Amino acid sequence: MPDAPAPTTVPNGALRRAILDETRGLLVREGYAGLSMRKIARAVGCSATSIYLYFDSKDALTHALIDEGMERLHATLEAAEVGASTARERLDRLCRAYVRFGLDHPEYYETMFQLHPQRMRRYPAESYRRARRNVERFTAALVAGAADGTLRESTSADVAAAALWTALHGLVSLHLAQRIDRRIAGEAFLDAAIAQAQAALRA
Amino acid sequence: MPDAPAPTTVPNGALRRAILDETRGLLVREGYAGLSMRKIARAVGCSATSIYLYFDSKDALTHALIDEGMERLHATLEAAEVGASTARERLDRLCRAYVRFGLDHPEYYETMFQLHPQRMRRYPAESYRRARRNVERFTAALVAGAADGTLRESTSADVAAAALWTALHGLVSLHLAQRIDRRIAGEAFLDAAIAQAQAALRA
Amino acid sequence: MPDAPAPTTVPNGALRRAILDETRGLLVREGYAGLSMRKIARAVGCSATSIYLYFDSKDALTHALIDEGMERLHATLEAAEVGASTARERLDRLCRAYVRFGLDHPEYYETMFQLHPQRMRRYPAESYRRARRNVERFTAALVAGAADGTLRESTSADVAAAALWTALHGLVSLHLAQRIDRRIAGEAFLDAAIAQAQAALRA
Amino acid sequence: MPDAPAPTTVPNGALRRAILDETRGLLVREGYAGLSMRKIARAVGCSATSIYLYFDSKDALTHALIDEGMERLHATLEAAEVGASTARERLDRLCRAYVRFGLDHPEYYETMFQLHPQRMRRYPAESYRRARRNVERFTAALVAGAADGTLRESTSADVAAAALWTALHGLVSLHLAQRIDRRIAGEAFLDAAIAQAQAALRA
DNA sequence: AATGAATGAGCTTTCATTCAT
DNA sequence: AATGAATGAAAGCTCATTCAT
Repeated sequence: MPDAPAPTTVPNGALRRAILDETRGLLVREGYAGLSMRKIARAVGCSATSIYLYFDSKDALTHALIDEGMERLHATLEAAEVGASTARERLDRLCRAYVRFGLDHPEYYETMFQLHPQRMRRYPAESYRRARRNVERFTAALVAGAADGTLRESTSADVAAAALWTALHGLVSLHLAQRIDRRIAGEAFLDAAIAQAQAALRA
Repeated sequence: MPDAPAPTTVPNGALRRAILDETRGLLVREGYAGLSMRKIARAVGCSATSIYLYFDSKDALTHALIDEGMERLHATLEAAEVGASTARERLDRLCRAYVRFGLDHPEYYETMFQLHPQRMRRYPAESYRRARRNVERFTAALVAGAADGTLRESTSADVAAAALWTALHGLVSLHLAQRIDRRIAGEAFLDAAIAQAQAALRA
Repeated sequence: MPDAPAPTTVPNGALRRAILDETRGLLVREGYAGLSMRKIARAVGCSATSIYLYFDSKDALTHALIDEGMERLHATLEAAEVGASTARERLDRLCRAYVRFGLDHPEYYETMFQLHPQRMRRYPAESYRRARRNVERFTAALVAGAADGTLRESTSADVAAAALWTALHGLVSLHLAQRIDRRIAGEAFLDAAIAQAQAALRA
Repeated sequence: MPDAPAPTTVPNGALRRAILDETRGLLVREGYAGLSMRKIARAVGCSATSIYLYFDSKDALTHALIDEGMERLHATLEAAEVGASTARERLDRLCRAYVRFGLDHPEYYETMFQLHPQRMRRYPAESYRRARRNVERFTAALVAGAADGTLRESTSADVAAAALWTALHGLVSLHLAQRIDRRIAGEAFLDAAIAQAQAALRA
């Protein structure tokens, strides 16, 4: 069951969709710790047992959510790049889109990047590896920037991209946790922080 | 009764200390979600009831830990600044010390910065406010840097310091969650990321 | 798993019935203070968790019991009135039936009338209001007695009925608590006390 | 220890008094079920352990309270009788004083008459027997009434007195539990009920 | 495709009580 | 005369999960 060859064989009704959606809703309202199968079932309007028809366990459901989030983030980043005239602009758009995604989808974001793979047994780290696809978009922009001269050439584009990503993640993460001083938190701060994170990379 | 001679081993407030220490241990091993009073008691070797002699509740225990962590981080940052000849060097030392602290004390770090104040009712946001004291050290270094010319003058030192902090936090946080690609994670990466975070601020 | 074939013995809502019945048993044996979900479960032969399938909380279970008791008392009083030729006889039968019910069903009676509504939060006073339906039967008999001349007309039938009820309750209550001197307690005493309580109302 | 020959040997400081008083206060505020040694200690301002210096157990404390209540009720009834010109008036005063005591001292009253001796193990029924002294005052009034002609002669003064007592107890008890319809509860109702309880006994 | 019934393990917390000092 | 430290037992309740239907 866990490693069914094709996800299309799994019953794929509207209920599965509803479960995922309501779970996201619960996540944003009560956090991961407050998540329970019963609550999800109540929110969806089905029995707790029914959830197990679509997801093998609570962890599996969480992972489905993470996968979906990674997919959506990927799509968001892809769309953001469209129409950029320089690599530098491309990078800027990526950064903004990333932060925007995190703030707009806390339900996805927190599960996607806060959970420790080591504490989510039962499932391989495979899902987490997908995250890299997103970082790779940053890497690609850096490489392009070295080519078109709008970004500084780094020793390692991989490293620079990963470093940039950690900075953006910190920004999103502390914002979501409401740990930024209320007197400075806001759009202006986000802009400044995003710019500051990229500064090192600009030509 | 079972382990009769024990009380002599634990003279007085030593149990409180032991509880805090074992809780930190459990936190790093199983995370906040996996924390339970019973587990703590088992680890400490006392009854679950005894914990309540020293802490009013699980939340109170957690907060004691957060407070302690904030205190230690503060001391660490304070010590790190000593002996810096320029503000720029001072900032660099602060950054390195911050990241080092997070990586060295995951048990403190995660509780300190991962928990959402809104989900930890029962206790006021007061504890969280202490976190600012730490950010203020960064602010002070930036101000000093504008004075001695080793750091670029920013529109707002508060904003720049907070932005720098988010970047460092992201670095620590993703490292602890083991979400950095294993092929690049390591000391070199940390150095690069820390440098990149500060780049915008250097004169 | 332990007592596998059990489910067949308990077809459907029979467990709910069993819980109510065993709870009544426990109540009479150990009193309300000694009541616990685990004890009930042990008595019923199910898990403590299962009780929550049928009752939202301990209070809810208690209230279901109170409601049921009120219902039964009502039916008992209704049946007792049948065949009385005068209102006076009707009143006498009501009194005797009330006391008999209390003594025969201590498990219901104590929960029904001993608990303070103010200390049973979580549930509205609605259940308690049902108790009045029972007092109203006494009122009705008094009104009928004023009409057929077998009972003295009172300034307020409501007040007289309520006063009579308190007297009967005291009798039941002290009997159940075994606080009546053993040398006089018994059927004869009950008869005398019931008669004495009604004396003021007889024409 | 439990059967110490003379209670005067027991340490008898102000603390003992304070414990009894605070316990009464707690009883009236939170009821018997809400009573705990810790709460008492907190209210008194001493350690929970200290209570055990004066009372062997929670039950013993409760019993001390019951004894004290019985004593006070006795004194109240004794004082009430003074100055009555007829036995009938004497009886009336007793009744009113009894009800008044119950309503004025719910903390005593409920523990005194609501607890079942069978559920308060560890201590003999001896304390409860003292209650009879109070009923005997009613008996004495009835006997006197038969002599002075102001009260009807009953077959058994003991029985009549006990029956009267149960009626008064029911009145107090339901009043304290706030089970009397709010529309009729009040002084007028108390008067009516007290009169109704005595009616059978008046010449 | 979906559910109701059921459970064992676990949770935080409170309790009365004991013991050494 | 009084206390701090400690505990086993138990409380009400929630959890993820299974199984038969």
